[in-house]
Amino acid sequence: MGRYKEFDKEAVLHKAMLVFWKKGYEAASIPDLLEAMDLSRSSLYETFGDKQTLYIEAINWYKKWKQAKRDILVNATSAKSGIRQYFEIHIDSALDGESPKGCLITNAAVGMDSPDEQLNALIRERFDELEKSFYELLRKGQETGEIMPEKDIKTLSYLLSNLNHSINIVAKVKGDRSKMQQMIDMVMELI
Amino acid sequence: MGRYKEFDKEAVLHKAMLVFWKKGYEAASIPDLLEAMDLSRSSLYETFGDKQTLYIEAINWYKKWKQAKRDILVNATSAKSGIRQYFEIHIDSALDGESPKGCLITNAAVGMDSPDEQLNALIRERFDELEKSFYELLRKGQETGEIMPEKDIKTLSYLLSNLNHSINIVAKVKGDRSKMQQMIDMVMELI
DNA sequence: CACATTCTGGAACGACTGTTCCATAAAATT
DNA sequence: AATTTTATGGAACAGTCGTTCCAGAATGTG
Repeated sequence: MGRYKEFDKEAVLHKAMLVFWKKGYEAASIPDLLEAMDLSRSSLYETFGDKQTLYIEAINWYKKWKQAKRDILVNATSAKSGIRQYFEIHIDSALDGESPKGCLITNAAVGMDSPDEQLNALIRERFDELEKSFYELLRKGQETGEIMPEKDIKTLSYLLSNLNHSINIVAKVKGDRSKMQQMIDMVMELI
Repeated sequence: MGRYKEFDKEAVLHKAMLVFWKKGYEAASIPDLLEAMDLSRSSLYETFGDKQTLYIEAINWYKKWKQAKRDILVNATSAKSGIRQYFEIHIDSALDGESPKGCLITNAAVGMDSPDEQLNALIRERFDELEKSFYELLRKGQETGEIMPEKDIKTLSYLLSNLNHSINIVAKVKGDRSKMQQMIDMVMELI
């Protein structure tokens, strides 16, 4: 047997993800990625194939990485407090100065011209998952009597997922935490 | 005197705008632009300077071009019906198959890495204008008694502008008109 | 018609794009 | 230690990027 890989694949994938996140697909050049990943050209191509494949893998990694945030919705006992908590963390991370602003998947959605089918599916899937998470939590809320049965929770979950998207956008140009929070407060009145 | 320009500057600018809109700044190459504008390299550089400047001009042109839609908000007599009409048209144009999907300025906002100051200002300005238009209409509604005085119209206008943004996003990956409309209906309950 | 001015097409530029290839270094097995 | 397998670094690739430049065609004025 020959030698093993000297780098941790997930670690370098994480660094690649950060570059894509910050710069976008087109603007993230191979030299940019190589420098961040601290890899040689050959190792990158040997390990990940090509730029497009690396991008897909980076997005999948991002999904896994952000899964924790969605788990709040899945595991919450109260619908209202779960949603509140979700948005609190979401707003925090959207305005956090350390990570790139916004959301990698939202960026990917907006940035795609005539999209690769795989990428398109990935984005749609993610959007649907979020909406579904909201829906499931609201449905449980209706079952336990926390939420009135006549509420249109299907539209509500759509509204909430849309607010999630828009927070990702406005965070990129001007982040005003209190405005975002007040907006969530207002929407909570509908639940 | 020598000969005059043979092309209509605004007409070719419009075509350039469509290319930027569809492909995004990075992916829109000079050959792409030239073909759409039906211009020679020299004419483009002589008339518009460089790609970045052309992009800025294209965005400004887009603003002018889309002004008509915002005028609905400015000229509406009833706040509620004005907002409804605005979103009706907005949803229509977001899902319209002829124009590129989404919004050029939203795309620009999401696509920018370390943005040119001029571009950043342009985007912020546009976001603020929209929010302000909603606010003004809501304020008039409060004056005329159409909207209850205790309503927090500042947050409301922020919420509405955010929905505008998110519609631009979701339209790029999957457009469901009825879901969007129902969402607006739901938010109208808050007004 | 001659002159002045401006636009146009195309060649050329260096820099950068993503990708491939290979000789060499490194590690694991026998 | 010899051998086999694999990763590595760097050179090189063709293609495209945005941009510049210039000779010549086209249109205006006198």
